[in-house]
Amino acid sequence: MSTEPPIVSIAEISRHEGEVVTLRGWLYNSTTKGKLCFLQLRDGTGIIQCVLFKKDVEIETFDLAKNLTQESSVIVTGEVRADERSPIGFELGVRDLSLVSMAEPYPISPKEHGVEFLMDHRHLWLRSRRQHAIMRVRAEIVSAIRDYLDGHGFVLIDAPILTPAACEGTSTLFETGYFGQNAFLTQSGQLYQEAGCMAHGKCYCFGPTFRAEKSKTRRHLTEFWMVEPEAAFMDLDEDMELVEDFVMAILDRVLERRREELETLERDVSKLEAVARPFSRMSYDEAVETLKKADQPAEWGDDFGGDEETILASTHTSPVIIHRFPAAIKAFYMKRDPDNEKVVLGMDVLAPEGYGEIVGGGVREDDLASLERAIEKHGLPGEVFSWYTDLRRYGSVPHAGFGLGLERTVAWICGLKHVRETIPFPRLINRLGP
RNA sequence: UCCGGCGUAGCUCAAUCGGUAGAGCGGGUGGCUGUUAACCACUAGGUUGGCGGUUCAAGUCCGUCCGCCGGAGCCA
Repeated sequence: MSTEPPIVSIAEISRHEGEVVTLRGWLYNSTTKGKLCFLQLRDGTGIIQCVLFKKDVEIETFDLAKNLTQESSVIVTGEVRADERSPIGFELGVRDLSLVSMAEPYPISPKEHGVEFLMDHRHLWLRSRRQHAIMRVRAEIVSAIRDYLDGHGFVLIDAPILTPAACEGTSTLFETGYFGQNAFLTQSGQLYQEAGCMAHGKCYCFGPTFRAEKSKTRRHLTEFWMVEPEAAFMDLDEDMELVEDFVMAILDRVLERRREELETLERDVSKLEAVARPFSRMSYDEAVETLKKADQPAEWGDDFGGDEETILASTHTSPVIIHRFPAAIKAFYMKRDPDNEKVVLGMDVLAPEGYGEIVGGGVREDDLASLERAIEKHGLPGEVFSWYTDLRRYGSVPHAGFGLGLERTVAWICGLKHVRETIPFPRLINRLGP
């Protein structure tokens, strides 16, 4: 009386050496050598080569193996054998093979494809090795973010996605209707976190954010994910310490758990391992001086573009924190530096290797009169911000926080040129599908 | 929105000075007992992005529209 072989995943195949097991998955690639057939089987946890000799299996089984199309779904039973020639150290000696579904001719061949074609087939592209690795790193980063904040006393306070007005006056918002009135997709949950931190001390939100800017660069998506911690009684120095600790925790976690994926992506891991605290702190004034020395046409009062960010970060192997920007180029809610009224207590974190700004944050204006002046000066509708100014009426305290862009962080850690590959289904200025 | 580049087979690309549209991959058929993007042979596959113009002749030159890529601005 024989028992059914256990169903196992490729990731745990090494625990079953010498045993007969059943794998369920999709045909990644195959090749035949006459009376010998190799099937590369993918199950989501890994890829293993399955080998069939014509003499060892039923003729129907061999014919099926020979005729399987790329990405056909199958159930395979066979013996797990150690083999030096295998990239994962094992292969499966097939005894039985059954078809779940024969795939139609698969559009994505193992050869090169253009970005547009691949993006049109994003739902299928996600199955490929590189995209699979990127999504796993992304998931690990998300998990590290949640674990860090949950473990450091930050309470998850979800911010709304539908909002009545801009969080920051300047950026373009996606507009939609809401039972006869105008509504907008959120471009930041921060204002709501300020309410949250007055209730919980420390809180965060982590969700999608929308910007209708017509940006066409490797750093921009119209829909992206941002994590935004906020803490009452936190000052700028503490904010910078928090972001440093936070980024290091994310990086350490990926290096600890996603080495294999980084290898698949051919990421130079030594560059990530070289990242160490403390991150350099550089004031905006110093940054402008640095740029001038590098013969950049930087003037005090200008915001930094991509090239400037790259220059500022290029002399460092770790992220660089730039702080105290001119008030005129920053959002209305930022608190002025009491030592210099021309600048605000804000900070940006620039990732190394030219990945640019991954974090923006700082101390929020906690004085009611100053905040109301700023709202008016930015031409924002005071009525829709009355709840926000209320936070300064009822027990206002100094507080600070930041927002970290998930996709830019994923791009940096994975070493990707463009953020469009860091999110499962990217939304770009000229892409809404699939 | 602005600047630059590109658009040829399902995919990635080639086509000399304006002169018979081609290759590799993928598909199909056959061969092969150790392949790793296998290889070999045969085979099918085209309104050269659309419209208009110049010319004996346009994939190639001109105009225009559409689409994509890269960059700028703005930002995470």
